Order: sequence, then C-alpha cells, then structure tokens
Amino acid sequence: MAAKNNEKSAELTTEERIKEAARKVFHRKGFAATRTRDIADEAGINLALLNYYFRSKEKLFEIIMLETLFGFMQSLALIMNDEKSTLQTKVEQIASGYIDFIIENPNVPLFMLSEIRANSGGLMNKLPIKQMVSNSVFLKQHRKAVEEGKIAEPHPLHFLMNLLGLIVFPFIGKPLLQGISGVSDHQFKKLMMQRKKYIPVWINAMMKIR
Amino acid sequence: MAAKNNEKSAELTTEERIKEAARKVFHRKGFAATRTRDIADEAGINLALLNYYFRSKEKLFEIIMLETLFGFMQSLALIMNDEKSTLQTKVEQIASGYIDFIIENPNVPLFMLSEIRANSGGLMNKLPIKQMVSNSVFLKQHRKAVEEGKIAEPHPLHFLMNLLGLIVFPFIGKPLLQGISGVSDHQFKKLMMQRKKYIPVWINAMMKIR
DNA sequence: GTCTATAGGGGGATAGAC
DNA sequence: GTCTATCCCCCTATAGAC
Repeated sequence: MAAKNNEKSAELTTEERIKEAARKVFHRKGFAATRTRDIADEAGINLALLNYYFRSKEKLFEIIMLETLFGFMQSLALIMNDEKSTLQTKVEQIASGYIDFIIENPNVPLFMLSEIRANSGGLMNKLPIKQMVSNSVFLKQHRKAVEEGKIAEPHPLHFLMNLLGLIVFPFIGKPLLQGISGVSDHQFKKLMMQRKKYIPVWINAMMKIR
Repeated sequence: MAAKNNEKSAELTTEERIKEAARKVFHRKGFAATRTRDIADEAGINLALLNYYFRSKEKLFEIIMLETLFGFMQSLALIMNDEKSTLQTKVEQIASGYIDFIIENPNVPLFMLSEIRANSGGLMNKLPIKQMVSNSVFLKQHRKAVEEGKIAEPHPLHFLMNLLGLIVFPFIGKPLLQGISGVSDHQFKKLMMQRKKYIPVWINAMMKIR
C-alpha cells in the first residue's frame, strides 16, 4: 500500500479531500443547509464519489461531527487532567488554547452547539465525555479549593460555564457584536487576543481564587 | 373591523396562529431544517394557507426573524438608555431580565446567532441597532466610569461580551454542559436562577466597578 | 378563507460506462 | 476509482373547487 504510492505524496487522497471539504462546509452551514453538491464542488470531485466513499450524507456527517466533538473535548480533557498544573494554570491554558483554536476554526463552536441541539445530544453519548470530566483532576482541585475556602461559589458547573462563556461567546456572537459596535475584523481579533490574558484574571477575580 | 369580530375573541386569527407556529418551529429547528409542512401541522391548518397569508417560506421567515431580533434588542436598548439607573443597576436588570426571557424562550439565542451567521448579518442592517447602542446612556456611563478610574478595562465591548456571555452561554451550551455534568433540567434551571444574583456580583468583581 | 390536487424543481442516491 | 446520466422522493408553491 505504502510502497505503491507513487502519486503526489504531499497531497491528500480523494477520500481525505472529500472529508476535508465536508468538514469545511458542514462547519460553515450545518447539516440541514449543506447540499452534497456543495461538498463535491468544494472537494473538486464528482458528486457520485461522495456516496462511493461514504455511502450517504448522514454517514459522512456523523464522521465529521464525532471527530469535531472529540477534537474539541480532548484538548479540554488533557488540560483538565494534568496532575502537575494548578487550577489557575489550567484556566490560563484553556483560555489561551481555545482562543487560538477558535481563531483557526471560527465555525466550530456554533456548529457543535447547533448540531448537538438538533440531535438532542444523541451523538454525544457515543463519547465518554461525562466520565472524562467527572473523574478529572480539575474537579478534584476545584472541590479542594472550595473546602479550603479559596473559591466562593460551590458549584463547579458555574465555574465551567463562566470560563467557557467568556471564551466562546464572543466568537459565537461575533456578527451580532460587530453589528452593535461596528468594530472591524482586525480590531475584533485584537480584542480576542487581549482576552487570552484577561480571562484568567477575570475568572480569578470573579471566583475569588486565593 | 373590531365591531364585526364575533369570532371567539380569546383565540387567535388564522394568520396569527400560523405566525405563532412558524415562530415556534423556526426557533427550534432554524430556517434550513424546517419544512413548511411542520409549520402547517403545528398551526393545525392546511399547507396552502401558509402561502395564502405569507406568500413564501422566506417571507414568513423574514418576519419572524425581524420580530425576534427586534424583541431581543429592544429590551436591551430600553434598559441601556435609562437615564436614571446606574451602570450597576443596568447590569442587574439585564441579567435578571434576560435570564427570565431565555427561560421562557430557550431556543431564541441559538436561533438568532445561527441565522444571523447564515445571512452574514444582512437582516441585521434592517434594524437601527448600531445607533441604538452607540448613542446609549450605557456607553456614556461606561466612558465616564473609565475616565474616573472606576472600571479597569477601557473597551466597552469587553464589558458587553462578558455580560452577554455569562448570561447567554449557559443556555446555548446547555446540552453540552448537561452531557458533561449530568445535571437534570430541574437542577439546571435552579443554577440559572442563581445566576441572576451572581452575574452582577461577578461583573462587578471582574470589571472592578467601584 | 380554506380545502384538495398537483405542478415544478431541487437534492440525495444509484446504475452503468469508462 | 471516477465520471455521466438519471431516478425518485420530498418539499415549496400554485391552481382551482367549495
């Protein structure tokens, strides 16, 4: 298989090109609004090939959805389960890492949240997300900090909602916020970069981590 | 017109029933995923009536979209332009008002943000949102507070992003957050009610309003 | 105003040549 | 593996009876 590969090795296989095109289009328009023809055009291939490789639009979508969800949660889980880093450090890493990630993949958050909603979270049960988090070092550290009086609010979900809300919402709400404020794309990105430093400070002040 | 109305006056006209049904279905599934048949069924009327009253799916959608956007922005604008209330009070009113509103209309935020994105904000320009905010009392108060050193971060957009993020994100991310944490609907709502009190305190601590 | 029936078109999927 | 041609269903919209 590898030995016979005398095609331009730097490029992608047809199957991979279709998948990349599908990721792009699904992320931008969501499942319902994308047509298989959009994906075929984006990939520069014939429509029939999509079904040849992936059987159906649904199958292809499910692959993209699971990979996207997994990619998003995995980096969260890795940071959250670092035994060596403090809670404060975890917040810094999550803020910085996700802001960079979303700047590179601006459509992912709204895509994920919309499609999870559309499927009533059915697909989410295919990933062991809950265990990943409920046994996490992050949660243990949070519990300990609460016991020691270092964090004011007892429920860890508030902590997570605040952190993710501060990180993710500006991107999800970008068109609305730009419509309201009139800031340019360039200014907007600059503000987002600022937030990498601000968010840990804000979370610190809010949750009274001492 | 009013004198001749001897139909059951407590009920809605057919036109209104279609619009209410459309609002419900569009809010839940978005434009691309809703079929006109869904709306007709929800309204309990024949499919042809939809076109009789509203000409097309697009026209009907545009009406719903504009009303939704307007309703959402109007309450924000009203609070933001109150000359008598302080910045701190405005934050309390916005947090409390919007959390109540979203509990009643849980699909509105994701609907709005998804459809604004899909239309690249084209529809937003039909409403004078920018002026509404750029001339607001809120903005004047924010500027003054920054000048007096009462607010640490100079850019008002951070203030708005933080406030809206803390309010809106938990609802948008509800399926994900429940998948992660396993909290029930009842517990979730309780947490949201808590946030009506918490968010003003948090914003206060974050932005160092003195 | 409200219904039934149907036109018309778009989009997912497949057959079959190459 | 990749293409062309085509099927067929589903969805929007309209015609026309009542």
